[in-house]
Amino acid sequence: MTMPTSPDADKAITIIDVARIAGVSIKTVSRVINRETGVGADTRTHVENVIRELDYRPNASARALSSHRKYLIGMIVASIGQFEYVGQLQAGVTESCLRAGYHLTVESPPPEGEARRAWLARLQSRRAFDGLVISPPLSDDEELIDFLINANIPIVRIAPADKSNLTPYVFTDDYEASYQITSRICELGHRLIAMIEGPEDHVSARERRRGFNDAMRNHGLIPRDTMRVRGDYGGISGFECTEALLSLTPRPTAIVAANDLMAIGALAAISKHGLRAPEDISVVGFDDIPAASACWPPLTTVRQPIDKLGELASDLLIAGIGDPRHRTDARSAFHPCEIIVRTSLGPPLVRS
Amino acid sequence: MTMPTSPDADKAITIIDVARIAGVSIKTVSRVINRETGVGADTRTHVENVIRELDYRPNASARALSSHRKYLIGMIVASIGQFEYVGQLQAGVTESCLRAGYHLTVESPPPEGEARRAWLARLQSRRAFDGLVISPPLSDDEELIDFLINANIPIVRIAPADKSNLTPYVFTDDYEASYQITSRICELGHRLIAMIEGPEDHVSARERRRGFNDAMRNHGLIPRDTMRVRGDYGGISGFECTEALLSLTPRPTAIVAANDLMAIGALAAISKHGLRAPEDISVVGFDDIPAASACWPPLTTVRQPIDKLGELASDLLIAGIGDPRHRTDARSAFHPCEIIVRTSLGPPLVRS
DNA sequence: CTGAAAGCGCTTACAG
DNA sequence: CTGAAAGCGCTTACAG
Repeated sequence: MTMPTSPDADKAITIIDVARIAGVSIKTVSRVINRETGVGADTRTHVENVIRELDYRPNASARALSSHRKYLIGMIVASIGQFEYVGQLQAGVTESCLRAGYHLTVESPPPEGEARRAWLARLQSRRAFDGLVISPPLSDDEELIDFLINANIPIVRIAPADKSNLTPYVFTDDYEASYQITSRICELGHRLIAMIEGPEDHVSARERRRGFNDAMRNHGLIPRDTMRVRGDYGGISGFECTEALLSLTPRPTAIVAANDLMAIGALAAISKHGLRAPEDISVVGFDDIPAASACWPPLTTVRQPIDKLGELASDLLIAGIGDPRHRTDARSAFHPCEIIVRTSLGPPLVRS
Repeated sequence: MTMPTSPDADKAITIIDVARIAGVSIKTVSRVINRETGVGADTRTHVENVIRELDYRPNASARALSSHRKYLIGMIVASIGQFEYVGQLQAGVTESCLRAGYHLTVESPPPEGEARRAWLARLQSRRAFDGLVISPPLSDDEELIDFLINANIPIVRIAPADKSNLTPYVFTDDYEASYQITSRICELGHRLIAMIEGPEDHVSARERRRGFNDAMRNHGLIPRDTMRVRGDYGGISGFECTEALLSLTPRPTAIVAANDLMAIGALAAISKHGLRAPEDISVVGFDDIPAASACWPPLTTVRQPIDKLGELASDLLIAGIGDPRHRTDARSAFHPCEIIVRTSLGPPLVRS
């Protein structure tokens, strides 16, 4: 009835076409598609060939309807498109989903009230997603996590503080990364080392502080209270914290900022006060964001493969969804971190 | 047969339940859900109430299967999680999708070869997505766009250079933004104004250059060739370009960088060479990225509501998919831009 | 190892 | 304005 404006009239081929041409039942084709056991080797090969020749791709909606699976996983973030971290995570999760034939949707929960209740309700009973990857800081939001566990929806938490085996989770070794870079600073001869901590509700901030503390202690240093300031991971807070630090006597000779944005803020404050890095004060950060190599001096920082972390989380999730027998054990570590040496860190001037 | 480990045994309620309880046929319920005409006002209200009481939500897979729609839209980007711009776009598109009951999946095409062919094939015939939002610079990838048009899959291009009516598109007025900020610099009394241009394959870069040129000309200034340098939107290129600019005699008194990352690089070079902004040289950027307020001095820049642009694109796409009769006209502009005044721009020292 | 039947929960096409 | 029937393309549950 419609005008011939629609060149996609080529009807997609279905499992029935494949079955007819292969000379088997659709059930057998279904078994091959889903890699189920119980198909003769020859039959399997033959069906696989027909599938390839016809370029057959199963209709995801039909599978979803009859299998009660959606082939959709959700990534829950506090805020979309605002943090490098989340973007990198998403890149990794996408990679994993693509490989497994899942789609990924990124969502952030409404902060409160009716909208939030409705949003939570939609998640229940796998009506929306087959499973969820929860990114920080939501991975430690007890109310949310408890709700999801009760709703029996598969989740994998990314970098949670709570390392109990409530749910599977993945993490980077922030502690180790911080320990290493702090040790390096100590070994360069610095004694007055300040830390601009991150917000208390981020595990990464807490772990980086722990690593800092332990490295200091193991090098015989006790950080003074005045040399610990707290930022909010924003650049401006790094700037302000550093101004406070610069007014101290004696002044620190090195600053460990819990992330790059604050480190860049620190560099800005140093520059504003007519001081130079690393000659007067060394600065290091964490994350290796793009701006870290654009600022002056270029920032020595710690790079962690966040995208790989997302990939790992998604692999874990999909394995858990796919087949109970493949369920991996409840946790998984991930650590490699890499110190990116640029020029914002140097030895202290002989003085302290 | 399974152990009572599965509390989600509460069977989801279906259109049949709603129909039975409301005392109508499922077809009538369907009409109400889809806001079709041809339902008595009373009947409609009644059914709506039942739907609300039962907290009924249509099964997306079933709708998808019978309607040949997926309720899934794709956002095609060159690279996931690497640019602020893309993240903001995604936030807006997500917002729009959520409102319309669609899911969003972000993907980036394999660069070439077999993988790319397979990826393109999957897009055909709406087998994967109901429609696509194409972000720059892919929105000007002729091969890709032509393929999608031929495959008859609805697309909306974001910020394309090609403003022909091939497909619907949305854009921000980069030209206007650049014209305005450049004019401001001229009116402050600067005469030696340099521009660090962006990469030629980004429309935004070309438009920002056009706006710069026209503003200069309209203020009686002719930019010298040596005062035009080209970066790649990366911070390091901004740094290098600026070092070249600083070696000029006479030196520019103001630099317009085509994006913030390059502007931050420019600030870094200025600082390295013992100069100060804005006293010795003013710098402005575009985009207002988070680091723009963290650097020293804080960057005067132009903010454009990129998330709103994504929302607009998605609204346009969904309107086109949803009902041919609602199809909006083939293009749509979007302009508001806002100059964020911080301190990296000031009047020139009386000298030139 | 293989298959015939029923059904997932909607929409489409048709009828009145 | 309303509805009965068929069907979308798979998987599940069962049988052999």
